[in-house]
Amino acid sequence: MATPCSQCPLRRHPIFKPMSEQDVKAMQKFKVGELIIEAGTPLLIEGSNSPQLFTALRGMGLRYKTTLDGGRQIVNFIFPGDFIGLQAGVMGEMAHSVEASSKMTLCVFNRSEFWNFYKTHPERGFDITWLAAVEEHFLGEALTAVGRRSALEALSWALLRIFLRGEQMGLVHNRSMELPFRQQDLADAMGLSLVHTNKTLSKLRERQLANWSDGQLTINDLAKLAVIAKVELESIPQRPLM
Amino acid sequence: MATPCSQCPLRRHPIFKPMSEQDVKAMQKFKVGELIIEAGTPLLIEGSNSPQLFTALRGMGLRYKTTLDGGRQIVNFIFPGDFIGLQAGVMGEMAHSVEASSKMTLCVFNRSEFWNFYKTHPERGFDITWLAAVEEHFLGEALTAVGRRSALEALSWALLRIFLRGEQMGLVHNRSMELPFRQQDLADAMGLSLVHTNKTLSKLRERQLANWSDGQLTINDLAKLAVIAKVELESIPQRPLM
DNA sequence: CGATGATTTGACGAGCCTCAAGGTACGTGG
DNA sequence: CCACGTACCTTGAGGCTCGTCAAATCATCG
Repeated sequence: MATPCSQCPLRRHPIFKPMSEQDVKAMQKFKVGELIIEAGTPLLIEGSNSPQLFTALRGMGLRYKTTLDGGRQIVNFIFPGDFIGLQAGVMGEMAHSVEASSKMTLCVFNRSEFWNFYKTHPERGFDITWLAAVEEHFLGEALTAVGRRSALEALSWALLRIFLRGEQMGLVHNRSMELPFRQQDLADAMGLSLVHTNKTLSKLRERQLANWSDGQLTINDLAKLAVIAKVELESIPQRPLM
Repeated sequence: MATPCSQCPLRRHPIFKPMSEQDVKAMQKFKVGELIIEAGTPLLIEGSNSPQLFTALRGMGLRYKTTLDGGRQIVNFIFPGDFIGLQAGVMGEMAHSVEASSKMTLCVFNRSEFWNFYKTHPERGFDITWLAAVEEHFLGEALTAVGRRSALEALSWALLRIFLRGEQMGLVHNRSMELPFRQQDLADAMGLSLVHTNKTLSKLRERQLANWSDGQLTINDLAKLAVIAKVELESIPQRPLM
């Protein structure tokens, strides 16, 4: 039932660094199975030490941290191809929680094999570091967006980011893609209140820039949105796939 | 003139994961020299592909990104022991710039040897991933601080963070430590204006919580400050030293 | 058909930004 | 030795963005 790595549907997307035959074989040995979870299911808990690591095969999810006063900060949105649990793999415990926003299929790896895998496949280990660096890159951008941009700019940035990643994963059809998130999620990602997020989203709708409603995100004018978001429309850099 | 890794003054600090004799030897072979730069000197530029990687030995610095409209987001403060240039090492180009805030001494490594080093010393490669995960951890917290906290809370968080790290590096004497940064730096770190940062810092001073003036940061009541910052006063997790 | 969760809209006030000006320390050159 | 420039810190006034509170609408579901 589980997809063999040689048939992995993710690998054909150009966002991922090509894998050698040996890489694929190594992953196949590392992979212990597949997991399917429903929308809303928690996958990893902040502070926990999961015995398993994952790669998202299908579906979307959220990484988030909870604050002492009950708040929630979305750290990132999870797309197919994202590696989940790296922090538990190296540091021994997660710094954020992970939860599914749609039905998800995940490749499962054993944490106990992680170091062994690293030692016998240093080139894959290098790729894991690369992935961590990509995440660091993204978080730096997110910090800039939250810290230095107005609500309109920040939300433009977020929608643009999501859309471009979706485009690269082949999830965009006719300028639209499915988004299983709630407005509250986006608000918690950009450090805005739900109310203000809602009003700002309608502003983007009025201006014919981006329309997110009924679980569908449609973007008409990428260029204009990029100007507001204050980003160059460069393609997202290639990354390894685990 | 250059310090041999076996004599490295950083290793005695308990914040760093102990290194095996072999680790030390590996680093010694990887290290190609030392670099001393004056305060204000740029070390790495965003988008560049530095031929060299560094570890901060002495002194402090800043990591920052610049936005299209001329703004600046401080991504992190650099302390002795921090590894610099990882993104260039794996991704080929830096996502942020690095600059010295005080006179700094740096260990220098050759980027061209990076992959080779990784392959022949997978346990050190693992530690590099660990470092990247630590950075990811920190950026997640920073995002939470900027996104979900008021100016008073955010600045308390930042000063606390800096102070705790300084404490672990033995830089704190009699509840005080040197801070070579400007108020503008802290403002750019937390996404606040200089003016409001200034006023909020005086509020912390009035309330006898933290006093940062004349390049000295003094914290009297860590516990109270932690309450305002909304963090647990747990020690910072151990990390590898490169 | 009541209950729950998500989205939407309005009113109001506070936190933070911007603009503006002044103060202090320090270095440089006449 | 003093005038001047520069860099950083400080303080005040006014206004806009955004958060909070409150309530209505709508869809889904048992």
